[in-house]
Amino acid sequence: METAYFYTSMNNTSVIHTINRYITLEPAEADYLLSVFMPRALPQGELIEKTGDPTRYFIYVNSGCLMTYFTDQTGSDHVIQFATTGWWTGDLHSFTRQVPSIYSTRALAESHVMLLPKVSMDQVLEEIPKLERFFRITFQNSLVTHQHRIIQHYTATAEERYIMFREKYTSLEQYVPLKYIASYLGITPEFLSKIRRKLMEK
Amino acid sequence: METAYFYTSMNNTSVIHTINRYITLEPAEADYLLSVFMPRALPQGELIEKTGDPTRYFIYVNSGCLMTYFTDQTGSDHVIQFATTGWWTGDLHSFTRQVPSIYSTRALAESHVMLLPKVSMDQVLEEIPKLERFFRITFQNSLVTHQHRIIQHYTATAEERYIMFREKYTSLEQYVPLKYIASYLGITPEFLSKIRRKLMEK
DNA sequence: CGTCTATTTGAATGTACTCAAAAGCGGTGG
DNA sequence: CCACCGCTTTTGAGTACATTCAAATAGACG
Repeated sequence: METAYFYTSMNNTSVIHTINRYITLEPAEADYLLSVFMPRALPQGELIEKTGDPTRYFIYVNSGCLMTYFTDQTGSDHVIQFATTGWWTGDLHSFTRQVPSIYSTRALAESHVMLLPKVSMDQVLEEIPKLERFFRITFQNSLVTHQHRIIQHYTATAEERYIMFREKYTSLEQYVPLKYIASYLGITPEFLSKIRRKLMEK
Repeated sequence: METAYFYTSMNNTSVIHTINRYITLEPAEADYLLSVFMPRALPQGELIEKTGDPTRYFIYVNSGCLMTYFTDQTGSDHVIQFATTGWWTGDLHSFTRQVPSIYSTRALAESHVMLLPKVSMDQVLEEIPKLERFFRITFQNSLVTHQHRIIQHYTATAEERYIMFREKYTSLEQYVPLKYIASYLGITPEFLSKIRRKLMEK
């Protein structure tokens, strides 16, 4: 494909734009950063991090869609995060402490990602201290989102949560099988199906 | 009270010890930091931040116990966090953007806190950039905790969540009325009561 | 001692789950 | 091009977990 090269080269700098929304990187710093990220194309369905192994990468999504999920004792999956263009994902606890991960991460569609290995993360934070600020703000925002999600679970029924999900993540319903959306919402696929029918009938 | 002075002066440095667990403050930096924090004693029941008002402070708890909670349309409260010695609390979203808060924060017991006003927060992050690292790590840890809590909601029944809560926050059950523990667990006080009876009978 | 709030109890109800089976859908091979 | 396979989604019946509402009991505080 002719467009592939353009596409990829454009997207590799996307992470720099994302970072520059909160801090200002010098060109040399941006180049250095790009040199430590590992760009990678993931085919649909690829498992990039696996439960039980220490998390190798902090992952930035250039394009496509990934999900990070937890598998319980009964073998069922529970999605904790979808990540599309401009999002970071991974098991932070496993990544920072290098202990076995409780999450897996998988590409739901063909995706382009930038991988930041643990040693590189430590290194870039040493060499470009203002990145601490970027990640501080990023984690702070994510924390707010997580708190909202906990509150939604308290205060809203599954139907209400589904409606809000659709409004917030409009594009996701195309990529993502319904069973994973159910999982993200904390309900069974059967029940989501019943909710959808009920909403259709209106 | 004779003990008050000793008590307060000892505890005011607690925040410095907490920060020094992740970074190393110079004595001058520690002094400067302490000069911008506002120490304050809160009587039991005091409401320090209120829904609807922009959050004024990022709060560090020296001693005692606070809770941050959300009040829904029907008027019932939902606890999103308890904070005891060594914890930070507040509505991060409201604090950083200075928009009306959706949370309130209240002292559940007589407490000593260190308040960091928004302008001071911005200022100390400018003047002591390595604090960015401290907050980055703090928010990162908090994020991991929040993710675990979401997963627990997915995978565990109310009874299991209550048992885990008791194990994790052993001391809290003394301070905190059961109805707030129920709220934190995302269940009604009536149902918590039934769970407790069932556990007693074993 | 009385008042106010927190906790407990019970009955009826609702939300969401489990299990089993059918229907839909996309890809693959004959 | 059709038949088959595997996986996702839908449907339905029965069930379990948790809620609501109302009322009784227990505890804290002035």
